[in-house]
Amino acid sequence: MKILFMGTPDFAKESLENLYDAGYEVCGVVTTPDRPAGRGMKMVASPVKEYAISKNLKVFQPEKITNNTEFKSEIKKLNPDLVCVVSYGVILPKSFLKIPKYGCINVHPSMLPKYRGSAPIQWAILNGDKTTGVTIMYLNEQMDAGDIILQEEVEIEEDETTGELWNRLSGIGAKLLLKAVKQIEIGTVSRTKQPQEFTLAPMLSKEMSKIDWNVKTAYEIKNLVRGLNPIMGTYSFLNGKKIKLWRVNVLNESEIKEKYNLSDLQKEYGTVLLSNEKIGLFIKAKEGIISVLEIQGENAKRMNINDFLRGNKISVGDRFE
RNA sequence: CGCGGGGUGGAGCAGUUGGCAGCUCGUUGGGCUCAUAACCCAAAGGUCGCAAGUUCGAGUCUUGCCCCCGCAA
Repeated sequence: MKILFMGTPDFAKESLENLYDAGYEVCGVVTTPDRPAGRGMKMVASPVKEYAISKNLKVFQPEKITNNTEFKSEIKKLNPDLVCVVSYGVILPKSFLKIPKYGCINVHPSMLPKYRGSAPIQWAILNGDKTTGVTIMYLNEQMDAGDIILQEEVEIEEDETTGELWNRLSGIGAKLLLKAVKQIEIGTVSRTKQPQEFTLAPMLSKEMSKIDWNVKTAYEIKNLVRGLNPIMGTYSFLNGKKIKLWRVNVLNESEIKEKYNLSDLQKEYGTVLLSNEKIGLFIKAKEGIISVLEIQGENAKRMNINDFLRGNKISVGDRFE
């Protein structure tokens, strides 16, 4: 079984690694071109590319695939039996999908047809879902709409961040992919059409990372914070400075009131109710109180709230906006 | 040469016009309390990133180098 692998980030790397370790012949690895990134804007290779190179696998980095006959003929020469696509980041045209004998299969980190699109993990957390999953499916010309091969449901933990869930799902996805590949190999694979109704998980926009204290409830803020960790984080302005929140918890008012002997909690949303380097930072929010656990000041690194408050004074009554 | 911030006891920071190196926390020892987000007393712990220069004197000014971080993608 000759497999062509297509993918880019670390999520995909784990699948590739799994296939390689299982002894499948990986006849080529397709990944997006190197891009300038990081401090100094140096050219950086994708995690998949780095892995492929370390295993001496053949690497392709086409700028585009549609109307790229040169690339397609190269792939045809490789004559893969199966193409595995994991977070590649490029939509594949029909002309390409037809190349491999057994077709193209894909790992998608959601329970399709829920959350088609590029940010399913993020949206599962942003929406406060209790469960999500991984789907292995065949690719067709529409985005994430192909027939389902295997699915595995996964519980989301209460405080889990996108990054943490991402790591878990990449492992689960890699295992499930391997299982599907084996089924294809021995011919026991089954395919199920997706139900008509689906939901989308579109790319995240930068605007959503700003906390709107007047609109979002405490729980929604918590979901936002964990949903955007570690992709971009959430921020809010305090005394003109951009402060990022990386990890928060929600507490209810009566609990706080008694425990810390606070009298007046009728403050505007975003107001600091309590700031103490030993207990933490508590902010009034809609329908609850936000307790900040991990924070990042302007031009500074992330640190836990106690460390932050030691060097950066935040006073009761200050207001996030 | 993408833009910007910074390297000061274990942690997070301050350090004014160059003039004995500080704050909060932690650590160690002792005391106190029914209790706390505790409190009181004492102690340890620093070649102020590296190197050179200016100076009577440099954490602070000049030059070179190293390292870290944020934004942006």
